[in-house]
This record gives sequence, C-alpha cells and structure tokens, in this order.
Amino acid sequence: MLSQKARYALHALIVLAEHDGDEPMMIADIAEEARVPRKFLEQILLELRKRGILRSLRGRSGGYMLGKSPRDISFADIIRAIDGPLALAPCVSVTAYQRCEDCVDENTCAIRKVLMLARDATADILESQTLAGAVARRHRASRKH
Amino acid sequence: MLSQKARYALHALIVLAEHDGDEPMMIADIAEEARVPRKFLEQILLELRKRGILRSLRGRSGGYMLGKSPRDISFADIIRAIDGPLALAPCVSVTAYQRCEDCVDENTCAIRKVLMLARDATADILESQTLAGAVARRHRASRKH
DNA sequence: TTAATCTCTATTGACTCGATAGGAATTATG
DNA sequence: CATAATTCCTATCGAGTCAATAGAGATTAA
Repeated sequence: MLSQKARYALHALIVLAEHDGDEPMMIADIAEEARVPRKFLEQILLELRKRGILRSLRGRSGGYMLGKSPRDISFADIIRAIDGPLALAPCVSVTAYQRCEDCVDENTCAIRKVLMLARDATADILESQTLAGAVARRHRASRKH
Repeated sequence: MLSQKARYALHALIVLAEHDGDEPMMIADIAEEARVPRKFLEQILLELRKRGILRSLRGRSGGYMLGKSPRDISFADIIRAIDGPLALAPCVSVTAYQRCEDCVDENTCAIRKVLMLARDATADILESQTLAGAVARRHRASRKH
C-alpha cells in the first residue's frame, strides 16, 4: 500500500500539473485544492523538490511549480520519491538494490525470481504513466460523466 | 516492500513444499531449514493455517503440512495472508475494497485508474506463480549452478 | 521596513514490526 | 495413567514509522 503521504503527493502534483502557466503556486493554495493538511504538504513538497520533481521560488510571491514537463514525471518517480523502491524486496530493487543478508544463493532463490517478475510488471506500468497522462485522462473522464 | 514476516512465510512454505510426504513437519524443523526464529515462525504458521494454506496436527508427533496442493498455493495467496492486499490503495483492492473517504468521484480519479493498472499487473504475476512452480524452478536452477 | 512566503528541524501520539515469553490444550507413548 | 512432546494462544517489549502539528529561520517583493 502507498502511504498517505504518497497519495497526498500524487494529488498535489496533479493539481500543479493542471495549474498551467509558469507562475508558481503557493503551498496554501495547493493544500486547499488537493485537500491536504497544509503543514504536512510543506514537507511533502520539500521532498519532491529535493528529488527534482518540483522547483520553488522563495519569499513573497513565491511558490511551487513542476520541475520538468508533466510528460517527464511518472507515477514511479513520485512514489519512489516518497515511499521508496517499488520492489517487494531489496534484492529485486533496481533503484535501491541490497543483497539479502541471509541469502544463501541469489541465483537459486525461488522467491527472488518471482519478486523480480512482479517488480518488472509494476515498474512497467508506473513508469509509463505520467502526470500529463493523468491530467488528460481526467479531463476526458469529467467530460463523459 | 514485503514485511519480514511475509518473507519468512514464503521461505517456510517452500521448505514445506519440498518436504514431500504426508507426514507433518515440526515447527522446530521448519524453523531451522527456513532460517526463521522459532517463536516468530509459530505465529506465522498459525496465520497461514487460519487462511487454509496450512493444516496442522497437534500433540506429540504433530506438525504442519500444506493445506492444499502446492500447485494451488500462489504467491498472491501467501502475501495476502500475511501482509494484506496487493493493491497500492484500498480503493483498487479486489480482496479488501474500501472507498477513499475523501474521494470526490471515483470515476474521474486519475490516480485510481493508474493504481488499478498496477494492481492488475502485480496480481497477474503473483497469482500465476505457485509454490509448485517455485520448487521446480529451484531444482532446475540448482542443477545448473 | 514589513509582510508574505518557503525552509528546516523537532516533537507528538498512535500504531506497526520483529521478536520473545510462557502457559494452556492436545496427543502419542510407555 | 503419567509424562513428554508438540501445537495453540495471548501478552508484552523496544524500536521504529506514520500522520500531523509547531515554530523559528531565511528569503524576497513591495
């Protein structure tokens, strides 16, 4: 399961992706639109900025904006930034590989092989799905309903 | 990530699947072979039994055995039994669906659509991979290395 | 100079996680 | 029947994580 924090991050980023234009958006406004507790959102945005997903302007009339094109921000990027690796075990993580401390032989580990498949399947989806896609899909869906 | 508990469960079940025969295997022996702390394993096996994945015999010369054919025990079954739903959010879980408390409209939620795809992809893999497959693959691999 | 904004770190309470402990219930065996 | 071996069950522990709040510091526009 995603953490609440990660879900908040996704909501906030979609709000930012919909807020087109180059002018930054204030934390308070993002918080309201995305329905995220203001102070908690602050921490989240900070982390996303450190990961390069967001840029910020400080001081008066400051705020946040996307750090790159919504086409280049995938769900995988966001989830990894907040919750860490997508993999079900450290030994099958591409971004944070770590050998199992008690693993006898990685090559014959039956569990590892399966978790690897699972990781690839999830990563394929989450890396291909971007903020741009999410926004477009949302607009299409809201026209329909 | 899987919990340690879930990883232990997978190891223990593979040990049990390899221990052919109808006679039960004692907790202590499973613990040793699977390298799981004995008392912790006790709790794990208990949960797996309540889920129907294992059967047990009590008293002297008691022990644990698989509750059904290794072909019918999937990784998904095991992980769900110990860690809960595979889904990344309650609103996309098949086995434990729960509406997002603050969701405005599920039909237009861009996040939900993506998480649904991710869930399906993982579930497809984990439901198709069984204990029987894992054991077979392990034997093949150990002959090769 | 001031007000508005982001930045950073600490703190809190509730909960989860991994692990251990110990007694109750059950069963085989001599 | 008595005993030993085993699973069953629940409680407990310390460490860590999670969601959220707080507040002082740094930066900038007006």
